[in-house]
Amino acid sequence: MSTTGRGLHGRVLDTLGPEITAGGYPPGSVLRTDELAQRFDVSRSVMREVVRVLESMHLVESRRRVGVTVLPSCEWNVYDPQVIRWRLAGADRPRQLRSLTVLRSAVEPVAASLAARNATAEQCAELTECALGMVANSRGHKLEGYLFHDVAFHRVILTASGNEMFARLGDVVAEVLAGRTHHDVMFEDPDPAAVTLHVQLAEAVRARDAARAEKLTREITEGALQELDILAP
Amino acid sequence: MSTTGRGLHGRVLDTLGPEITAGGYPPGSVLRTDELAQRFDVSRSVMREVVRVLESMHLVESRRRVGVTVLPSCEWNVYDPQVIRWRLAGADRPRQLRSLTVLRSAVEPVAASLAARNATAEQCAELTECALGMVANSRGHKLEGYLFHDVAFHRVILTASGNEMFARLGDVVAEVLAGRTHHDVMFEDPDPAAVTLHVQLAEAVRARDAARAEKLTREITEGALQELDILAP
DNA sequence: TGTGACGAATAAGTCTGACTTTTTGTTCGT
DNA sequence: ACGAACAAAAAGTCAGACTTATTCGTCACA
Repeated sequence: MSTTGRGLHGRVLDTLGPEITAGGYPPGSVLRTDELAQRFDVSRSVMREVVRVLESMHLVESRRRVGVTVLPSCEWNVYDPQVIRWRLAGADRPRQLRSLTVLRSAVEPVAASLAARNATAEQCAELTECALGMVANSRGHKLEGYLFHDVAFHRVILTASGNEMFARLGDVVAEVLAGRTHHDVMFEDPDPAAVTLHVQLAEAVRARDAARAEKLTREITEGALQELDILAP
Repeated sequence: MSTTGRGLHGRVLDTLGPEITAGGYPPGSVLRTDELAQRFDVSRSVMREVVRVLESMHLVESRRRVGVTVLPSCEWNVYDPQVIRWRLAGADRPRQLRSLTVLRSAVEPVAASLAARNATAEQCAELTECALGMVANSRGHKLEGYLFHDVAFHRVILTASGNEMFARLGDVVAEVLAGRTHHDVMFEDPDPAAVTLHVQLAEAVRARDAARAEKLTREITEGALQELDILAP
């Protein structure tokens, strides 16, 4: 699942990044490149590259004669997929999941509305295919199969909107849906009402009914929010 | 205005980054670290750090025995403020501006709705203050003053929503609004209707009227979209 | 006692060169 | 024609020396 894995540099990043996003160092903490290099048993060159990447994510700030200062979380690039993954793996996972779900509830209805206008015939076909896949996996504890089609479905909607900012949220949605299935309480089969809504949404997009697509998506995301309320009130 | 400026590393990044986001190298193009180091007259260490940062933005991918490959734009981290700035400074600026404005139209209404519920008394005060500042600068070609308060206004709304993902879009909105004022056609005073809407929105938030706040914001963003249609049809 | 300038300490920033590792393309043998 | 061994190429890693900016402490002067 981890993206960075490759190389010495990536391994250090995958340790230090989560430590910071988990709040391991209070804002204003100062790290020294040399000490970090010693701790991870890598050369300063490698450590410097890691710090540069962390800096580009606005997790830290490197200043001469001072060191590497950890920035407050309000400065972090919380849209960076890497940062999102790190935070979802950490302790404030529930809060993070809620933030992302609220974001979904804002973006996806508009995206669906646009998709209803802009989707190609091929994308419509993919959509119904995904919806059918969801139906087929909606009973009998086939959660993995269901998740797969659910993720694909939302990805197609976001892409078909024709807006690149929306399209890039596909990974975020995937992360949220995967999180719900894997880490949280999800023993039972998915809500039948949600499955129906997805099928209807695929139809609405195919029928070019933007208003209906928007409304249906709003119901889907509302369901996702309520689900969170039940889990972490 | 530029964030990175500091250091040799930052200067190289501020040249190479825009070149890539401007499409100067077609996807799949291969760059060599050594050649780049020569071209910018810096050491390989510095160049490697630059490449690492570019890689963390998913602008390029570095592979052994191959080189630094430029990735297709659909892979880019388009939410990275740095990338946004680079792209807004480039050729496909209009397209970018439209994407971001559509994103605003999705997010801001929901943010305003949440702000109406969660805003502190202090934030409500800031809001009315900003709205008054907009009114005061709405006539007589005081565009800079107007922009200042406009940016502050939207920033407060996004922050007051209590959702960190929304809050982090403050910079994006600032960039869009600044872009509209500076680069595009904006000779005349701002639309009086928009000014009124902001004043009313401040009132709605103070009155804790979430539905009204959402509706008013929808009108504001709709106006922003129409403005774009007029400029670049 | 407060203040400003000078200087020393410090940690990041930069450069260089040598070496390692992985991947790819080629060549050679069957 | 196919597969395996080999060679080349480029990134990856390391170590050490040197530069530069910044901060803090001290001391002289007002």
